[in-house]
Order: sequence, then C-alpha cells, then structure tokens
Amino acid sequence: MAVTLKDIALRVGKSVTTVSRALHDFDDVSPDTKAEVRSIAEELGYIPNIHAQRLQSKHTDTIGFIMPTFGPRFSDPFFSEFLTGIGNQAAKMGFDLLVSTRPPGTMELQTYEKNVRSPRVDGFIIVRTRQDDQRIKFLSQMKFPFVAFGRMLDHNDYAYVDEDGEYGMGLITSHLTDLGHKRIAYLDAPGHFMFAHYRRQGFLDGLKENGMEINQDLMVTGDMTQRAGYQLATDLLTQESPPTAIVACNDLMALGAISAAQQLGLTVGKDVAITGFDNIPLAEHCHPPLTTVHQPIYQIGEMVCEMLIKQIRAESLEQEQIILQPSLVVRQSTLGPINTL
Amino acid sequence: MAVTLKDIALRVGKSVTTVSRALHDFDDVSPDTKAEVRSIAEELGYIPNIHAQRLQSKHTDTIGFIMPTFGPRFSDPFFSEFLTGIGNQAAKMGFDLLVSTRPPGTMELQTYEKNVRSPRVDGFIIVRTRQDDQRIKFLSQMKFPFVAFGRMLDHNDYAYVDEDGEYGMGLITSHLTDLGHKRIAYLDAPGHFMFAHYRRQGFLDGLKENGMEINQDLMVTGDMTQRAGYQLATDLLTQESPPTAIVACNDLMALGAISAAQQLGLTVGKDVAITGFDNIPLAEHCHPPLTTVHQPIYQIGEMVCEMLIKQIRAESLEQEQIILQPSLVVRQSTLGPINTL
DNA sequence: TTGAAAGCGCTAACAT
DNA sequence: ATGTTAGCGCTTTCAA
Repeated sequence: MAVTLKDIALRVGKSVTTVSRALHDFDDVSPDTKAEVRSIAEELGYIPNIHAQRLQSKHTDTIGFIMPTFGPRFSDPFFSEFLTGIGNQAAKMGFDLLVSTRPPGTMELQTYEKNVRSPRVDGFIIVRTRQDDQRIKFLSQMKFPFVAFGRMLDHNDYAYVDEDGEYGMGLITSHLTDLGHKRIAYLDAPGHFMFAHYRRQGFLDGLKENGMEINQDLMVTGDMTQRAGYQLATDLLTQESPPTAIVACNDLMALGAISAAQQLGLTVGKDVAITGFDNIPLAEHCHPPLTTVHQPIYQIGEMVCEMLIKQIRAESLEQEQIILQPSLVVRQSTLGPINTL
Repeated sequence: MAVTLKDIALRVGKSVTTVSRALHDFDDVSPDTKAEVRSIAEELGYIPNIHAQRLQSKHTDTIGFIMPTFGPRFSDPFFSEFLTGIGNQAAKMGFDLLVSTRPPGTMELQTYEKNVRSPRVDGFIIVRTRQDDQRIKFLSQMKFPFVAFGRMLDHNDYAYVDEDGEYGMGLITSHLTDLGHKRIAYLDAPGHFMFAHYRRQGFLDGLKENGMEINQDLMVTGDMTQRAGYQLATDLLTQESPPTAIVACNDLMALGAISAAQQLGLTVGKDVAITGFDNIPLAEHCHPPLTTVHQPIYQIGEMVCEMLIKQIRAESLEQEQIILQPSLVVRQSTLGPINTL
C-alpha cells in the first residue's frame, strides 16, 4: 500500500537505483530522468520509508529528550516552554524528537541506555543537571552526542548552555539588601541540582558582599513546587521573628510563598518582599507581579537543540560552552505598597 | 560496534535464525541452545536493532503526539501533566513517544501526514479537539489509528475520552447562582475549540435553568492564557456596572482574573467571585485558592494512551467512547471573606 | 547515464 | 531442533 522506490521505478521504466539517485539529485542522472522521476514520485505521493533509510544509514535523525518528571501531577512551566523550543528547532532542522518521561533514578538511566543501544536516537538533550550526573557520565563514556542545559560540579568537558545562576541570584540579593532587608529567608531546592547549587552560592555570596550574616534557620529546602513554597513560607512567616524577605530559588515556589503570605493577611511587597527565579509567564500576571530573574527558556531550548544537531552532523565532539547572563526583573512583589487604588 | 544476531550466532556456533528464535522463546529451540544463546546475548549486551525490526515488521511501536502550541512562550500546565500521563503509560506498554510541536494550521496537518506515511508512528493521540477537526478527518480517512481527548461537533465515530464540560460548567453556574450572584461574566475560549463549546453551553444552560438572563456584554473571549484573563477581567471590572462573579473557562484565565481583581483593590471571594476549570496544581495554592472543576488530566493521558495501544495491537477499529463526569471543587475564591487572621 | 548486486539486521517460510 | 533462503526498502559499490 505504501509507495516505494520500486513502484516509481516500474512506472518510469528505470531501475530502483536510478530512481534513488534521481531523488537525491545526484549529478550522474540525466535531467530528463530526474524530472520524470520527481513528477511520478510527487504524483504517487512517495515518502521514503525511514526504517529502511535508517537501517542503511546508521543514523536516526532523531534526538532524545528524557524529561525528569516528579510524580503524576507533574506540571512545571519550565518544561512546556523548553520542550517547545527544542521541538520547533528540531523540526526546523529536519529532526524528530523522541520524548520519555522518567523520574530521576535507575530506570531513567536504563532508558538512556536503551535509546543509545537500539539505537533510537542520534543524541540527547539533558536538563537540570545534577552534581554527580550519571546521565552525563554515561553518555560521555559511551562517546554519545549530547548537549546539556547546565554544568556539573567537575569534569565540565562537554557541550552545554547554562545560565549564570550565581550572578542572577546576586542581583536579587543586592536588590533586597539595597531595599534595607536584614532578615532574608531562602527557599532552596534539593542540593544535588546544579542550578540550586549556583543560585544558593549567589545568595550566600551576595549576603556576604553586603556585609550580612548568614542565618541557617532561614535557609529551607523544598521540592520546587508551588505547594512546597506555600508550606515553607507559612512556617517561616509564623515563627517568632519572621523574615522580611523571602528569596525563592524558582518562581513556582515564590508563587506558593506569595499565597502563603496573603493567606496570613500580609501584603506582599509591603509587609514582606518575595522574589523568584526563571520569569515564567505566570510571574508577570500574578498578584502582586513577581520580582524575578529572567531566563530565556524557549531560546535556550532552541540553542541547545541546534548545538546538538550540529555536533551530530559534524560527527565531531567540538566543545561549546555557553554561559548566559540573566537579568533582574523588578516587579511589585518587592516594591509595594501595591493597593494604590 | 553494535552487537548483532550474527555476533551471537558466531559465538554460539548456530545460525542467525536459531538465535533469533531462541531469543523470542520459540518452542522449536532446544532448552540448551536457548540458555546458551541467552547467556551470550546477555554477556555481549545485545540489544536488537529497532530499524531492522521495524523494516521487517511494518510497525513502529511508537505513538505520535503533536502538541498544538501557541507561540514561543507556550506554557500550559495542561500539557506537562498530560504528556507525563501518556509518556508513562507508553513506556509501561513498551511504546516510544514521538513528539512534535506545531501551532494549529497547515504545517500541523503536514506533520501528521508525514508521520503517517513514513511511517514513523503506529497511531496518534489528539488533544483539544476542534469543531471541524482536520486532524481527525485526515486520520479517519486514512484509517490510521488514533484516540482523541475530546469530541467533534458531528461525526463522532472514533475513539475518544472526553469530560462532560457542560455538566461541569453547570455545577459552577449553579454554585454561583446559589450564592446569589446575578451578574456573572464569562471568560470564553475561541469558539472552534470543542471544550470551549461545551463549557460555554453548560454556562448558558445553567443560567437559564436558574432563571437568569444571558447578558452578552458579560461574555468575552480570550486565548486561554493568564495574560488574557488578566486583561479581560480588568476590562470587565472597571466598567460602570461590573459583574459580581467571573466564570473563566479554564484555570489559567481565572488566575489572571484573580490578579486583575486584586490589582484593582478587590478582595476575591468577597467583592467578586472567580471560578476556573481544570484544577491544575496551581489552583490549589494560589491566593485565594480557586474554586474550579476537577479534571484528572494525568489519568486521562494514561487512558487515552492505553486505548490507543490496544487499538493498535488489536488492529481493529473497536470504538470506545468515554465521557467522564467532572466534580466541583469549592475553594475560597467564591467563598470569602478570606482574611480571617 | 544507467543497472546489477550486495548488504544494512532482522524475521519468516520452507526445508531437513 | 536447526539451517537455508528470501525479503522488508533503501543506499552504495562496481560494472557496463
């Protein structure tokens, strides 16, 4: 039922080989034959069988993206935006995108292995790098192409794009100390995430540079969800001497913290300042709008994807390492009073 | 470099065929040979070449999901949750997931066509059905397997799961009229979306049943984002006789509406009631928590995926059509006053 | 400028 | 219980 080269060859009265070469625009095929082959192919609606092509060519023209999900109610705006970036870029460059959803762990690594060995994909995009990232170690060791959004703690001899989280969080911290805040709480993410590591470092360094002490009681850790932000902030704000500012290491937790503060009757921006990191679309139209650090997630998705495909095509391990400088977006969550009506 | 059946055959001293059959546990292979083949395969780390298998078998063990995105800053919690559902289910049933990102339109349809003809996938999952859905028409006409999350206006002779949006929105409407609201605004989504169609119908019917008039001035349409909800609600609430309640056809717009109301100095739940639809994770931990209709998005993703794979495996077009009854989740956005501290 | 033949790795029909 | 042969649809030598 599907149209094959053979069908075209029969119609044109030439061999399968010639048809194949005509379609690939080889220059040892006569213009007439090319034209005829093309028109028949068009007429028949020929589309090459990719499995035959891939069996032959040893590459899949597919990139793999294994999403590190957390539980069923997984809903992180970061991922839809990032996915759209790599999806669009891959399509633009003629690549397919194979997606898996796996919580970090053993099964996740097995999925990488399976996809490498099958071989289902030509390369991987890795996100949310970890301190000792098994995914990166495995792929490096297999010499399998990949590009990561994020660095590792050591051995950064691979292609990556990363934001300067230290710098970004430094901007936030200075912004708050400039406003006169003395008791600043920090909503951290689990320590093995590299983004959390850099952002935390930026916060701690920022405090130091502005001559402030680090108060361990105000450093708490959550799972990056709004729910976690809500609960941690509730705890912080109901203690005997609550912080005057809460710095969350991502927007989702900041949003939760805002809700918590409001639930406690506080006016965010006036009674307590709250900041995020990422500048997800939600940050702009919440109330009050969230002061945060902007990261061009969609563009990073595109970049990472393009770098990967170039790496695959050149079949070289040309290293590219890019650190992006994020920018501060000041909004009303640190500026109140808000109700100016 | 990759291990093939031939490598194993050489080691075992049997033919490739025998090795293949041993690995597939055929019963015309001696137990001894089976054991030996398996242990060698294990030792060598054999993984079958899927392209060879697929070329042979005519199926891809892959399902396709073409995400209807809207612009680069696409970030709809619906999709990450739904994607996780289908991703996990597909993995559980041994299927791969091929994802594309395309705004609705001609290119989108071409992507379907390409994937059908290559053939890259064995079936598709379709979401956010449209009134006259070209995707469904195309796949039906090609007799290509698919399962949709959503119905069409006519010709619903295909497998789908859908929520009863009319019923769900009826629950919302009754809830608000029970609370005594007389001027209820409605934030609609573009008319061609079927989910918008049913929900709108549920709202209009609900008003009628509760003996209320429909006020066309209070019916406005947005693009389902928080930003749209924010702007529409701002317009509604600043007119001479503003509504006392705003019903949004999805949570994201409701969240925007809440921010707009608060920006205007109103207390949501007391001065104005606001409702959503979907019960995304964000709805629970915003402030005030959002009254909405719960849809088990993750589970629907799983269901739809399972139905598709069953349909593919049976190679029959066994029809299955499921309508889920959603439930009302009443929270403080319709109940205030909130600041009880 | 074109075609015949081989082979990618696998499965299946048909021997033996 | 095992091997031989053929073929999936394509690309790529090598000859003509």
